Amino acid sequence: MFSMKLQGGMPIHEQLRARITELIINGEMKEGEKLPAVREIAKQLTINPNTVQKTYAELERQGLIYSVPAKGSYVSPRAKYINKLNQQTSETFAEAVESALALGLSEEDLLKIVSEVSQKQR
Amino acid sequence: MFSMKLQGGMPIHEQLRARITELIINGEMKEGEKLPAVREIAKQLTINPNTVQKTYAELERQGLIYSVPAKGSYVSPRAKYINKLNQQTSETFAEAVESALALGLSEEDLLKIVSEVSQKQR
DNA sequence: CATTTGTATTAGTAGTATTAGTACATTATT
DNA sequence: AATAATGTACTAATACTACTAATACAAATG
Repeated sequence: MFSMKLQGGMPIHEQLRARITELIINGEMKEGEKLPAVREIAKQLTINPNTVQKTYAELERQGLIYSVPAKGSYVSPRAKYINKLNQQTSETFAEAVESALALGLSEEDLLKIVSEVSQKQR
Repeated sequence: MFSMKLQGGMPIHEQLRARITELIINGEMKEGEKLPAVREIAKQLTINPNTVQKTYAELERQGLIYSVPAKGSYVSPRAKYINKLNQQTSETFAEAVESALALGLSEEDLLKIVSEVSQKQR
């Protein structure tokens, strides 16, 4: 299922997240379907369960999956819809970044603003 | 001139940048006026010349000052104008960040997008 | 020619993200 | 009731990156 070769240069939990997202979007994993257990994937990829857990937590925060303790993790009913919304939001935000760069702000400036605004929201 | 007490929690080069920007905006440093030498400030604040250099480099990138090797660094003729533009751009960008967060993207997502788009521009 | 200027290169340090090891709590199964 | 399987939380080790410093270089001025 999760046949994938881990590469360097990108965190493992992120590679795994990209892979699972891909499976959901392509329809290879149906909505409502149960995902493999954390330890299952960890064993298969020879990585730590916590790394998989981090991936699941992020996917759940995104709304692509939901997890029930002692039961399992499942593909969210509206996974595709949410993913599409996220993609659109990402594209729009990327354009905002381009504009800001063109107007003279630096990458550091933008990173700082993102951090500050994010912190304020908590 | 640069009487300021360095505090923790914020990089030195950034504190210095904020201070100099303040001086320029408040009109305490006129446009065209010569800034103290890198080593001058370094000595006065008991920090490394390279840290001051980093501040100057950033201010020059912003367009607030310009440096001439073996001569000195000077306040840019349009410093105030540029600073105002940067502030406006920052505010607009901050709003874009708020929107993206509200639409479900995470701080990590946004930081990644900023990095990717910045890298693409080079 | 010596001094003053900005700049580049290298290295050490500290803070932070990533990953792993381990333990916990809850639910299903037998 | 007991065992196993699940997601989750906590701690520690490691890797990575930003910050700062030490030093050296290059050019202009007097």
